[in-house]
Amino acid sequence: MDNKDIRVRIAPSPTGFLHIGTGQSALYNWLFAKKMGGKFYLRIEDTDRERSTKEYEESILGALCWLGLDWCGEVIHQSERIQLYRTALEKLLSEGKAFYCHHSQEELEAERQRQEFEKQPPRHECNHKDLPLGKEGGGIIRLNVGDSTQVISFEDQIKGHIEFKAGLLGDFSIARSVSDPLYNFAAVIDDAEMEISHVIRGEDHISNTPKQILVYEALGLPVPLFAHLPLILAPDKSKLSKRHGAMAVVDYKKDYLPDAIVNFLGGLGYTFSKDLLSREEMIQEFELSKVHKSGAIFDTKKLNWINSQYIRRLTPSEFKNLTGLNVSDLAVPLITERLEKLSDAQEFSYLWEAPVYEKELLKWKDSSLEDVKDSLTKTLVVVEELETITDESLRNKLELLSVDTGKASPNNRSVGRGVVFWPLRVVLSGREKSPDPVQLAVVLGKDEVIKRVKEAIGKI
RNA sequence: GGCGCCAUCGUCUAACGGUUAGGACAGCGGCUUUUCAAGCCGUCAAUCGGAGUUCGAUUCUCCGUGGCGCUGCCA
Repeated sequence: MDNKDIRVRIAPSPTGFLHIGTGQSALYNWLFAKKMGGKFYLRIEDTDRERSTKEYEESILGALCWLGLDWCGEVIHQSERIQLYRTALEKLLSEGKAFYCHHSQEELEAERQRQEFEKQPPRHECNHKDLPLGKEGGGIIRLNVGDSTQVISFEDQIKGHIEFKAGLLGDFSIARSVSDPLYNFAAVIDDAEMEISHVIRGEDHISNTPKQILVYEALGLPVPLFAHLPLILAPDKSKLSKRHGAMAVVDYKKDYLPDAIVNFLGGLGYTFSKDLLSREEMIQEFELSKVHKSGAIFDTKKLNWINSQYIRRLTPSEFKNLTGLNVSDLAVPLITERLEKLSDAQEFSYLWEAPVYEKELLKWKDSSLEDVKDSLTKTLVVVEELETITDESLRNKLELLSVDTGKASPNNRSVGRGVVFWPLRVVLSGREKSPDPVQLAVVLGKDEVIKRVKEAIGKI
């Protein structure tokens, strides 16, 4: 196969937001297409008119764009290709390869229960395939499989050789009517019509594959190559679902960077040469056959770490755009160096508005409020003497102050530093954990520092 | 119940049939230090079980066991 004939797709149904697993599936399809110089398409599987909505579809498109996974050409909608399915369905029907089944759902349910009780494979082998076509009263359309002895096999590009016995499938359903196709049928028609070369999807579709191969064969269509991706698991190893918290890609938008999500998702099912890498680097290294066979647990800790790495790389303007925060450029690195999730940036509000704190917090270890007042008063003088606050100038002055203060203490010089630096930190940040007070002072500027120090002294 | 997929530290994983079974995240300890973060150093921790093949199995085969998926007139 010529590389330029490589065509892949993802085919989400707009019955919910883009699931994190579908996001990963999209990523691998995209990586494969890019690596091979092929094309990546997006098809919306909206045959279930009851549950599909335009809102979900828009959200899915938005999530894909957010992740930076661009697709080729127009978005394809199954709802607009009913004629395609009808033609194929009528062909199968007229050739006797498909038929109308008139069993009621109650009968089917009873049959299934009986089979389970008798330890038989669950399947429906219809016994009235000769009823007149399209008989009034409807009836579902099934593929005529019967008790075929055929063994259906395929070489999965990730899992290797897989085979099923066709006879165990029964006469499975393919459409509610000629104008109302079901998944296993519509997907085949579309993949064939779109000339999809590799069907890369979640492994929950493995058991659909033999059914689809039978449809390809019944229609005389070329069967594509299949590659089944392992599922992303919840911490308890079950399928990731609502009760495990966020499972939609959009849920991550407020806290995570798309680059981080893509990097994390990529690394969940594939071993790249390093932990952190760009989409371009991933494309370079990607090989479909090297995708892992077993499912991986969604590890938020690892995701957070990756996210923190990307947050640090943000430029001040990128950071401000993302968070909508109006902080000085100088302050940005102070925040990003300590952030795992974007929304946590709110905790650094003292960088753009005066902090509120209890004056008891001003005390360093066993020092008294008088010590604090004394220290802050001296600090105020130091600051006022400076033309402008720079890291070097203020730090030098405060160091001198520390040595001076330390002399009064029998202990080491860190006591002196503590008495000088600690109160200043609290004055500037209102917190016991914060960036270095000198850095804060530089970012805040002389006027603001003087204002906050004076206010503190006044409170004591 | 039937069919299928999978199986190395807590997690993600590496290891032409020969390694002290390696790395990363998390955890823990330390250094640095005015607090946090970062950084650096160190540390804990794994081949599901049983046969077989082999001089030698994490690796190959088989059987168990376990987990997961599918078993829809959803996709």
